[in-house]
Amino acid sequence: MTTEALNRLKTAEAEKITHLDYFNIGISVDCVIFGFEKKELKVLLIKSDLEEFADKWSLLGDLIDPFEDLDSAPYRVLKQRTGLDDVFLQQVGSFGEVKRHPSGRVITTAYYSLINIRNHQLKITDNEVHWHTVADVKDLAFDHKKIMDACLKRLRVQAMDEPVVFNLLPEKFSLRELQDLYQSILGIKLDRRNFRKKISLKSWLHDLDEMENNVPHRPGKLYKLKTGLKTTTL
Amino acid sequence: MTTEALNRLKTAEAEKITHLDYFNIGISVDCVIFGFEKKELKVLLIKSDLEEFADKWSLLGDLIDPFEDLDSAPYRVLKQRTGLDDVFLQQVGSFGEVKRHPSGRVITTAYYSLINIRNHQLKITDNEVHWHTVADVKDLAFDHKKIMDACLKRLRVQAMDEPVVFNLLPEKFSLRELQDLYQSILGIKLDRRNFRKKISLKSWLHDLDEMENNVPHRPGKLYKLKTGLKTTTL
DNA sequence: TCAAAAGTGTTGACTTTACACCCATGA
DNA sequence: TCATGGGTGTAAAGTCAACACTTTTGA
Repeated sequence: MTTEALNRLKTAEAEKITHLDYFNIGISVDCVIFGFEKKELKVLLIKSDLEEFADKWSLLGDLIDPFEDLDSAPYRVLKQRTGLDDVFLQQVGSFGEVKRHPSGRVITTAYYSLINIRNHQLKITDNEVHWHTVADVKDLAFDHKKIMDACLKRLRVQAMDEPVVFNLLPEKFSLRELQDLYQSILGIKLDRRNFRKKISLKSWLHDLDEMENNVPHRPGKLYKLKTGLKTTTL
Repeated sequence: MTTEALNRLKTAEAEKITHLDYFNIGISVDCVIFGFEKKELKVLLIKSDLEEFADKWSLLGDLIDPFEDLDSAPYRVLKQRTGLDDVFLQQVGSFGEVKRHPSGRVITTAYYSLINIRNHQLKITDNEVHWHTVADVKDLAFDHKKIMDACLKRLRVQAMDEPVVFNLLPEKFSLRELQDLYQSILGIKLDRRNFRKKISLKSWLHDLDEMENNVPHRPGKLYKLKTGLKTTTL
């Protein structure tokens, strides 16, 4: 912030009205929490019970606490909602149209997160919270659809050259599962041979010398992400 | 924002203390304004006269106005500082460590901007504002160095596949100027023949059938960006 | 024995990099 | 005539997309 802004800040402290104008703005974070199940990319949403958005779903978010770093707030939200810490979380952007929140001015910073649905499954106690198939989400409360789309776009870009998507999978996975995951993220079908070639070129995977079981067809080999490549935040 | 947050918001309105805790946070925008001159990438900085940052330079920024969209604020800042509107401006990220501002809690959203130094040259009246060579900037007030680095990184990525850098050049330019610009942004030398091939592959340029003059060597052809490709914001 | 998916290579198109010479201009 | 940069092409390496058959397993 510049000198002028600071002067204004001091002036604001003297003049109550101006002060309230400048500071009567809420700051929140919203989390776009992606999961992967049954070959579909999912997003965790909560029922909005704001009157203006009756029956609409919205992202998980909260006002930031006064003595909490901005980038720490989404970890708190995730911990409260899913019981997980040590998750992948990345800031995507801030949304601050004057009229975006019907109850007053709220500027929000959006984060996207990738979690393994099975790991946190038992920890969601709040039954207003549900997984939705990303491709089927048409409309959300506030500007949350726009925020979700921005996060999805970021995920697509990032998935192409950084080993982030493994946060969505169990520790051991087959190449088929990995390919299904990429297909659900990118929304396109991929050629199996080319996909395997490309993945093996990246040297992200460690061959476990184990096979799938409980599959109704020929089992594939299992892999895990090489140690040291797990990304929690970039 | 979720229901709980809203409830808290309403509670906050009733209880003054909590209200002040939650809302006594300043929100600012900071602009990383890049220019290009004498084969060097420049950034526009202002002298900080905060006691804590005596003799340090800082980014141009301001508190956002109460009834102004977040993404509009940097346009206002630029207009005030350089007299320019219709500039390229893009949000890069938000920075909100509790202690980032010595005078109180301020969360800032950073934008990067690309402007043609010659166009605005005469409009800077504030003589506390100066251009600095990006490569020579070692330290700035607040966390502004970190912010500048984040913006530079974004610029580097974006310059590679979108026609954004033309905002830094005069309307007519030679391929040498364009190559010098790319080199200053990326911080590497490029092969002339390969650079020209790559640029011509992008089909961004319109050959003006004019030549440079006032150069102490063989003049090169002049080009301009094809109409319709000028990017102000993405 | 059938259904389902595993596993595996090659070719052609395209992209990227490295590299060197002659030319036009102004000083 | 010299210094400076303008302008240009090719070959080798690498990357990307398209494409099909045999194998293994469980039901």
